[in-house]
Amino acid sequence: MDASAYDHHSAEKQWAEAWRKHRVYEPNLDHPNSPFYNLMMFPYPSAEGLHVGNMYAFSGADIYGRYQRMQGKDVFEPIGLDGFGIHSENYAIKIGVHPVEQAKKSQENFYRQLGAIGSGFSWDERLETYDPEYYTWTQWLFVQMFKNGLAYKASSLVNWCPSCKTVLADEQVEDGVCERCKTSVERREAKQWFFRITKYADQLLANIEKIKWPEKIKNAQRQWIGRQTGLEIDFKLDGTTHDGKKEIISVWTKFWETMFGITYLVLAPEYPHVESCADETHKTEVRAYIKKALHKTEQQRKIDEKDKTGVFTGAYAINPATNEKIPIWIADYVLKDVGTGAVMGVPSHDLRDFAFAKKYSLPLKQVVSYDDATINTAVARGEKAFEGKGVLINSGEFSKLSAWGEGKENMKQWMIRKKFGRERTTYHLRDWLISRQRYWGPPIPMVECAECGWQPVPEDQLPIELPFVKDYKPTGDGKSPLERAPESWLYTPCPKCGKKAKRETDVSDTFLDSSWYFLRYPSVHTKDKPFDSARIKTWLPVNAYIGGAEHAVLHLLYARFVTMALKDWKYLDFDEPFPFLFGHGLIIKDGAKMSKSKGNVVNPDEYIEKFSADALRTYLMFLGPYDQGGDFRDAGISGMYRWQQKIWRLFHTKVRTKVDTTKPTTQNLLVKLQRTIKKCTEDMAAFRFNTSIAMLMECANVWSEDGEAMEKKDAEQFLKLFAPFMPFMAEEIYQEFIGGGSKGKKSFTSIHTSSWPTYQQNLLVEKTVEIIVQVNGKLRGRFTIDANEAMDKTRVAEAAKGLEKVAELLKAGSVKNTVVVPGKLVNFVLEEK
RNA sequence: GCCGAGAUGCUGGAAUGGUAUACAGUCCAGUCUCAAAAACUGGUGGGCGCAAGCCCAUGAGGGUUCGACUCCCUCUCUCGGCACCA
Repeated sequence: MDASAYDHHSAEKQWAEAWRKHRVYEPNLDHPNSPFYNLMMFPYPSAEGLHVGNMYAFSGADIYGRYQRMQGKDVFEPIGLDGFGIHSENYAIKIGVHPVEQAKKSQENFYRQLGAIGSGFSWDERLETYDPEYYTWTQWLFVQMFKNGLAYKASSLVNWCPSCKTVLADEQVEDGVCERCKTSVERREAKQWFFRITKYADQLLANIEKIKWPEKIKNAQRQWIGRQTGLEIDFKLDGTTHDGKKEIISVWTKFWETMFGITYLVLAPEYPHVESCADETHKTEVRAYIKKALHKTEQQRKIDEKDKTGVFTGAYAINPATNEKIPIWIADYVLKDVGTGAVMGVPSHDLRDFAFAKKYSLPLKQVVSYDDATINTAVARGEKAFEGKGVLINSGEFSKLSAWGEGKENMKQWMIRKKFGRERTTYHLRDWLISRQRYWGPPIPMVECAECGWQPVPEDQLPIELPFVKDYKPTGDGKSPLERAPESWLYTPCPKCGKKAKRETDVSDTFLDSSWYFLRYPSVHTKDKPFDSARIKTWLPVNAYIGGAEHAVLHLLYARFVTMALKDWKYLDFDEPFPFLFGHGLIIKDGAKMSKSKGNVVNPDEYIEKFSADALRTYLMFLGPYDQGGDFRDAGISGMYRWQQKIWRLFHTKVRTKVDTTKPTTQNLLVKLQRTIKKCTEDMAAFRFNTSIAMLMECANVWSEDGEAMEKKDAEQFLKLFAPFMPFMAEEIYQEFIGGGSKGKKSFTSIHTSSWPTYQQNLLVEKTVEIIVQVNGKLRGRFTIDANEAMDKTRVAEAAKGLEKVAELLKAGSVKNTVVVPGKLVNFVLEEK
């Protein structure tokens, strides 16, 4: 036994191999005793490789999985690569390597790194989204969406990233820029495939109440779905449009109580038939404005926020409440996707309307009066708008009623009765734009026939393999690089009539690949269907899903939607894929999120080489609460390395390997160990890894200071407690001389499949306790007393009074009150003299 | 603007309403050494004091309580999500 130092290089290599050879982390997928699907969000591989942020995510998840395994669970912890998509493709373009080639390199490097970090992955079940065996079923999913009316191709104004040269889903535009490359997104009219996720808006919202997720993520989803109830109100056009139609303009509002104060209407530039409302004299101006507005990027619109622009159409509408003629304007601050894309202008009671009305000299009309005279006068004079609560005025029969209570309700009923208003719920959620004009993704399995229209590829013809296209770069003309695929691929008989038809050349969004992968893992080797229903029944839904909050309205929303759809099609019997989700924090470096552009990405390789994977993962977990993330620093990790070496030395110098009943583990150490077991057991189950590690350190400190060696059976318990954190060294010690002892033997029992220690309750019961003595709530002394006596209030109080110092202090006044918490403390409250 | 999370030593952080600052990192001193590293020992919130000890401190200010980092109210700041949302 070499007690001097632990060599992680050889040990980590040896045990990684042994675990795989002996299939330590491969549960029986068909007949597990106690299945536990422990899943972490799978990574996008990149050529830079895994960074410590990934490792942080995987380590926490793995430690939790190891704990569950030692609790007797058959833990299934698969790993794979989300390798299709813009992220990987952009990198390939940047370095000028074909994505197919780059994928191979990234895969090799990623799996090497994932094998080195100490996670107990079920390697036999890995999957890659770019593997035709996988994307066969991604395409199958698309076909099901189409057959069930949830996929449709429609022309609409969509987000276009000029750098990635593709359209994007709303969820992939953050603050007006492309989620991937941070380029300002433009708006473009284009015909695209959509998934009808909005059909599930209510279910997606309602189910949030029943899933155990971080409040933060649940809230983000609630906000994104953005369900709001309001009133849709119809306005008739005054006269007809220039082409003779009697147009009706509907607005949507939550504040219909200000109905009598409407002085104009504003339409979004995208509003249907907006041009036909304009009269001849204004038509040119209106056209020019619309054209300009449509070409603005999201960011440009933001810049214009303060300075609202708009044009008058020359047309008027009739306010159904007052029969007044009100002008119709067009302005780009009105968004087509909010409500109906038309807004009623109530400048006296809406700040934005006020700004707009002032700029274009539109009339103001007060219909709510306020208690505060200053405010009321200002509103009456048209000096400002006010949005607070008040009483209705100038509102016909509703005047004098409260604007938020009775008046609001009555007006609603009235509008519904008169049939120009109706209740309508609106959502922020849009249908999921699924098409991408890119190369590196699964081709959308649809065929367009001149006669039969869009037809899905028959399922027995799947997969439609991604053809090799030498010039894979996106073109920017709105067409996919697959337009350059060989004619033999591009053209195919129509599945319905057999005539020559053309394939869809767009590929699907990366997020479709990851929207169902957790269903595939338990049956990756199944060839004839996307997943084996028996295994789905056994393993799903996922017991613990661990990932970052950055996917709150991306992956996590899409996966829920797909699961709900599959349930409705009878493939699944649950509608939530992840009933329990733990959102881990973010590892930052030098106060900033790790990113290539900042140059602060930390690759774990050198740290693993220098300090060991064990030390690195434990260090990462010790940084702070797992859901908070932390700042990565070199200094901290060497500290963890020292601790690891210290543990190694303790095991090699202070363990009594031979049974000697005359020298058991000292009581002091034994009690500390029991407490440690209790603390770790509770903390591990709740992802409180940092405090778990701190307790292990305390225990090791007691061990280190203890004069005697620890008995082997006790040392084994301690070893098991930190095995999830330092799986390699724990295995090394275990096999060497503690529990397994199978080094060199044929059979192999890993510490990681051994059972988690239980503590002895009787050892936790203290014989004596320390009582805290306070005077007026301030700590003034302490004493030790027999644990039984400590429960006797009178005795404790007497004993406390007996303390010299306390007695001295009590002379300062008379004791007004004595608070005794049995077994804990005494507090004397003094009446001041 | 709305929603969510948070603010504790020099730093990361710990604390069922009951000993604030656990556990680490950092730094300082010592032991060992020719020396260094490693390891080990001690110290490390501020103030007063030779000391025993006392006073102050958990973003700010109030409140509840015998007792508040913890519960309630107001405010400030930081981070995250949403947002010309009608």
